Amino acid sequence: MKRTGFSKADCPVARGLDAIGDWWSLLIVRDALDGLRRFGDFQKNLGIAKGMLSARLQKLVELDVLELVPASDGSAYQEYALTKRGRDLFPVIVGLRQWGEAHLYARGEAHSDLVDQAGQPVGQLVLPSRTGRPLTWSETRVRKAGARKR
Amino acid sequence: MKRTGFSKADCPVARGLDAIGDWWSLLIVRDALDGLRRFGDFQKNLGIAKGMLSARLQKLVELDVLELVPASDGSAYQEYALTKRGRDLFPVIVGLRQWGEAHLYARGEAHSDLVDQAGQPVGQLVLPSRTGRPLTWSETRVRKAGARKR
DNA sequence: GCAACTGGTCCTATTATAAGACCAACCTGG
DNA sequence: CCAGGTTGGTCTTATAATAGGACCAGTTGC
Repeated sequence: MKRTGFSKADCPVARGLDAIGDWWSLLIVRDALDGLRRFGDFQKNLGIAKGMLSARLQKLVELDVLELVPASDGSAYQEYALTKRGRDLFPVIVGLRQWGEAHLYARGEAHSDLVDQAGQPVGQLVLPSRTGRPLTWSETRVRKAGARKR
Repeated sequence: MKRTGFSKADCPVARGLDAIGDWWSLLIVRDALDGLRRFGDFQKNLGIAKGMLSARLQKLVELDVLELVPASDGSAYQEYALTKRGRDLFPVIVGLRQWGEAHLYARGEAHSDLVDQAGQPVGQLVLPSRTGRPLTWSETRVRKAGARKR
């Protein structure tokens, strides 16, 4: 049967997953954020089947997460560049990275690290209230689409 | 062929997606963060096939994202409760939510909202440097697993 | 000019998902 | 205390997605 879709959902989480929640899209975006731009580079780095990659890249271009631009080396080929919409996925990737780091590695096991320009590891993602105070999960709730403030 | 796995990857993003990057897991966690705990509640709310849900819940329990606890209403049934590891997925869900809100809804289209205890919409996720200064994507880079500082 | 590289398309075997039939244990009203 | 509904699953079947590789046209390097 056809895979269930959420492109019309009231919940932005569901709609987001519908767009980029498949097996490969976020990994492609991760690689794009790391600077990869060419079809062959993605294919080599991910070990993905070329047909899959082709379909995913097309979908990401349709979604305006990536765009095709002339190759930066002057050749006749094209490159896949991140759009603003694609760059805006940065916090999602960082969130996944920090969760993975905290829970999916044995003590002392090596993994790649996100660092700033000085080479210093970055801090944890923070969700601020409107006034700037950091919020935890238990201090928030989801207000349904049509609901009135209370 | 068997779906490609990343459970041994050096990159925490890949390992994270391997764990909870399938079609349903993050939606189940989203619902759990919203307070859902019973099999039937997840099934009704997501419209997921029961077999899928059963398999996903089992996997999430194995991963220690959810745990089975006695039902809070005193019945002989059990409930699925979030563990710390599950609650730590909150920033990932929020990241997805904010990306979806910003890019996947037409102007004026209704969606659910994340608010604080006063009912105020929350702010955007912030990635601070070690010193507390907010960092953007272009101010960071990924240092590969074995690489020496530079 | 030609071999290798790039960026794909297409085909096949296998795996995952959706949908619903089925079932056992529990709970509820009379 | 037991009949019928609720809960929480399992199993089966069809359709869709994925992995892997053969194949191919245009581009590039030599």
